[in-house]
Amino acid sequence: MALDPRRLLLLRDVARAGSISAAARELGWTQPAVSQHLARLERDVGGPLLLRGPAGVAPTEAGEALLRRADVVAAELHAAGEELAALHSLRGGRVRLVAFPSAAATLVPDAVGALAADHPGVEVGLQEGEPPEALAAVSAGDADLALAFGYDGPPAGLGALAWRPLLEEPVHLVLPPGRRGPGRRGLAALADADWIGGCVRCRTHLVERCAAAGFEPAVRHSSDDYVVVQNLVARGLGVTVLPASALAAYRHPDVAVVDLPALGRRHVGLVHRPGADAVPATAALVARLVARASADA
Amino acid sequence: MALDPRRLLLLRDVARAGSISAAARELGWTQPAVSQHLARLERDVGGPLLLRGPAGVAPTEAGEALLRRADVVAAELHAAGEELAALHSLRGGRVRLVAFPSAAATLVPDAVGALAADHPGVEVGLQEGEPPEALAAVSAGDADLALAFGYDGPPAGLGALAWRPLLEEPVHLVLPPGRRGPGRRGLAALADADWIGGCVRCRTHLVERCAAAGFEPAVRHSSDDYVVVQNLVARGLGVTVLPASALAAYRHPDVAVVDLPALGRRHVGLVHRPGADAVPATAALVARLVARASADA
DNA sequence: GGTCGGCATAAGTTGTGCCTATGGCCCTCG
DNA sequence: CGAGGGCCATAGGCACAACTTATGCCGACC
Repeated sequence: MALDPRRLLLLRDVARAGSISAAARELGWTQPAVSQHLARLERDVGGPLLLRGPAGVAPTEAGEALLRRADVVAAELHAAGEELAALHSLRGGRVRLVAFPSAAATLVPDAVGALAADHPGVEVGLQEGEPPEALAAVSAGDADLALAFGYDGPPAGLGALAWRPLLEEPVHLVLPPGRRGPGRRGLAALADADWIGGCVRCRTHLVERCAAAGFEPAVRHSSDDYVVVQNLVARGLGVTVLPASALAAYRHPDVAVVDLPALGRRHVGLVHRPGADAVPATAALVARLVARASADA
Repeated sequence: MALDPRRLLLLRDVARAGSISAAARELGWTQPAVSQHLARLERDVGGPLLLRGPAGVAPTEAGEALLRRADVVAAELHAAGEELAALHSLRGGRVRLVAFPSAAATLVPDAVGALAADHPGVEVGLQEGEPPEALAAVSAGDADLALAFGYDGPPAGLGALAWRPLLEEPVHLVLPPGRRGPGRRGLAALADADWIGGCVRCRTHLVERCAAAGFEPAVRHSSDDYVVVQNLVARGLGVTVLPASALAAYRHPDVAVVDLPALGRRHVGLVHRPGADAVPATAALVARLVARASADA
């Protein structure tokens, strides 16, 4: 039978106290309790570890060997406690966030800045990524937290991951300078327009919405960079849709922006593995992202 | 509450196995048993250590910190087991023997030699000492085993120490060359002789015996070296008493030796702290000393 | 959509771990 | 030299902890 580490530590307490009775007093136990544990330990080991004398105990050679090991174990346990306390009090720790670009440009810097100001010991790893990759990274354990979005609801492919909504934002129609809005006909009025697509998910959403309006958009150009997209629109190469936050992060002076409820709303939120929001560093960043998002609203 | 080292090792098993269920299978436990221990550990720590996913578990940052510590603890426990096994199988270990001079000259070399031949890894520390100091050394933990003697019984001052008889031997009268034996009057015939004393305890014993015979011996000279004593006797400076083993170790060719039952018998045996005879290295030396002593008888 | 593998929870049973009580031993002090 | 106080071990009893079985939920995969 393998030796019980708790009894190993008890042996250490007894050796330090000098007698079984003294150790029992220090531990707040009774003498027989300690005595029985030692007897059991010696039975497991197969030989005596302490020699009992009238004035206390003295370790045998085997006892001294175990005591050296016990010191290491005790030190390790103590260090583990310190380490955990540091993580718990945010004197240390790490959180790896992967965010989609427009959020990375707006929400994230403020939240990370606030976290760094309060807890300089916490290390924040930041990476850009669109929702599918972001979710995969969290799932695989390569990231702790993802800032992701879905249209008209949480992003698809959540799987076992947890979804925490942060905010909803409208999706706007973005038109070249001079081009008139669709008017009462809504999206259908743009059936013949040239379209500029965004990221993969955004394009999918655009196609769905256009299908609901009765046409398939002709996507002439594509970029997942909302600055590039607006520049293309400003040059008259097509029309596009952009969520409010992308336009808040950057707005080309020449484009026209039209509110069009038929485009739906984009749901922005946090994704993490279940339970990960109880990890101190992650929780701290979550709290600051939530605060920042509700300040926007 | 301090974290339980057994649960720490369990965390390690789970992390290595990759899932709670797998760890339970490896341990021969059921899945809820492992699950409950982990839940308890996380409760003690105050946060999650493993994130549960559909395919198993992954450690959090705190979990990884604990796992590093757990590896050290596990290694230490394993090393402790190895160390104990080495002591148990006499591949290592140490025994410190303190013996009185005439035994050191006869019994001890044979026994130590036999032990060294069988178990070269065992280190034997040897020191000479008369019974009072020898017992004190064992009592204080400076020696593991004492070869000691007493007249007509175990040595005095054993206290809490254990006594293991090895052999009994007669005490002989040692006379200068040409001096006749005491005849039927026994010891009383030597009331007027000059006496040569041995070690402190031997002298005390001599005085007691003479008192029983009705006189107080005139001790002219003293030495605790049985060679010196015999040389003094051979030069005609007095008479003395010596136990058989001292005469077996060295016998001056000129002295006369007379068997005199009134001098009593010397009891030779081993002294150790209670339980010390269960320590492998000590037990091995004890066994060889016992074997050597009974071979003499 | 059914099956499988993962985990958590609830409830029951067994065993461990602690307690109190007692006795033996050695040492010390009156 | 006997009484008292220190040490320890053992026995018996009780309570909680630990492990069990039984069940349910969820996600992944065929």
